[in-house]
Amino acid sequence: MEKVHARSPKPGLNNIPQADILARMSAQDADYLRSIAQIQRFAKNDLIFHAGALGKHVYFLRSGRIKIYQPAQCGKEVILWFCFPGDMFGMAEVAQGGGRVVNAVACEASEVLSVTQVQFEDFLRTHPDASLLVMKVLSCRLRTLGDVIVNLVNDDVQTRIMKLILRLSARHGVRVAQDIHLSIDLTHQEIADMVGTTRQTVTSVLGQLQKRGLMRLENRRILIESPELLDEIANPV
Amino acid sequence: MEKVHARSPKPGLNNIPQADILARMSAQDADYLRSIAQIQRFAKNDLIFHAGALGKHVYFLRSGRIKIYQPAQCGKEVILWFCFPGDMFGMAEVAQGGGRVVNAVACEASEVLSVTQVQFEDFLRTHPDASLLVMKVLSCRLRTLGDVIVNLVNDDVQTRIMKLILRLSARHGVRVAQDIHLSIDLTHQEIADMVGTTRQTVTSVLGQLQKRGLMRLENRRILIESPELLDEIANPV
DNA sequence: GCTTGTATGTCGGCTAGCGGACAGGATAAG
DNA sequence: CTTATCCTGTCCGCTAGCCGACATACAAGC
Repeated sequence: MEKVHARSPKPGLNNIPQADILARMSAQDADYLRSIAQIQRFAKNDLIFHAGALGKHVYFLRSGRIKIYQPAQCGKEVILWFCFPGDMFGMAEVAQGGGRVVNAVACEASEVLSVTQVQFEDFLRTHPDASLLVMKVLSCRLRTLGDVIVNLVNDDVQTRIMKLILRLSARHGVRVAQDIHLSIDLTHQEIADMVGTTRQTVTSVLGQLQKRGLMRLENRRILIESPELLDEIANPV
Repeated sequence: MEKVHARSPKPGLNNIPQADILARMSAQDADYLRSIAQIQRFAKNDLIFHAGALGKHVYFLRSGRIKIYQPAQCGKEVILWFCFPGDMFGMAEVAQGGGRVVNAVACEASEVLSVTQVQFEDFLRTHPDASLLVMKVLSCRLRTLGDVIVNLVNDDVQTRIMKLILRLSARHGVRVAQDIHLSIDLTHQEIADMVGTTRQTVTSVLGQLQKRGLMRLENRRILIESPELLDEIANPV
């Protein structure tokens, strides 16, 4: 025993959905949280917070999609993750103090609950279950980032892109007949910013994958044609 | 206000020491934790846990040094971080369930406190302050990993290595006259595994840095000769 | 309609850095 | 001391993928 899996089984497909923290919380806790929160609405491309700001709020996404990215020198940016309805964000810097290090922008019109640091700490202090849940979410994110790092270090661009697509499909794929349709539209630039490569390379790699019959592209939507095969190629035994 | 720092100030030098969680905990909490923990001793190169194992314990390092790394295909490995006395490790997978994804080995003879998952959850549930502290630690690690990712994506090998050294020196540097001495000895292979490059490249880059008078190497110890200059080169305005 | 902006596709030269090979050093074990 | 093991230093050919350039496609605004 022990030797069950030398590696975590199938890092691509089986990554547990990291969040929807509100849904996983007990109804009372969630209600209370909602009662102390303020609703904020953002239009597409609105900045919710940016690196260097103070960071006195924790956010919960009700609807829309949020991009969390870290700016780097000379205009480049690295996308760390996307938030989807139910996800919490802006937590790390609040807990730790010392200002935001990342930017958060709305990818589409979004509705957000915001809670002040003080209120949230208070809430956590008095709601141990919620507290443990938050730790789980943070842990899960740690894991994901760990995977991303391993991915960046070990794999060539093609593999990185395949694994990214698999990761995304685990949470945001919708089965349509044989295919899995990703419910997100991403520009090539965004993909590049996630896997650490350039726009041009993404374009060409996606082209190749399409030629090999692994996926199809329909105006910024990715349709995976043979998920199993893709998984196999990206995560060889 | 807001525009104080467009980026987090000096990512290299000012990274707050992430842990010594036991020290930051209230004396009573720490005592209680110690009372429910078991002491374990490990010799150099002993495996504490490995990817694929179940992961029913959280650990606190009393003395020694622990390397946390994620194995990847074909024998390569990626070092995610080192743990030093006071640090907690093995937390993420316990919180989240689903088995270990990383390996932990002792870099030197080490003494470790281990607490079972159940006991630790219980402890957290009943000690809100400790609970918040754990969140802080997790948040801090998230931040660090985010930085590492940005680093990997943006910088060339030379810069990655310089930033690594600066990161390490923030926590484990000892001022000696003009110099800062790193109190860790690392093999070139380990450095390579941390910044995602090869052993040979590390050797040559360290050689260059040494020639430029930025640092000196004395059998596996890194001595930074002009920290300010190094910082300036690694983190240009 | 035209214009402007933003995204995708394609080509090619250039180089950082990978990876194989091998020769010292250093350290630990017998 | 000898042997085995591990680490460091160095050289070099090869290629993934970066980067600049430019063409096309689609959408929004006026």
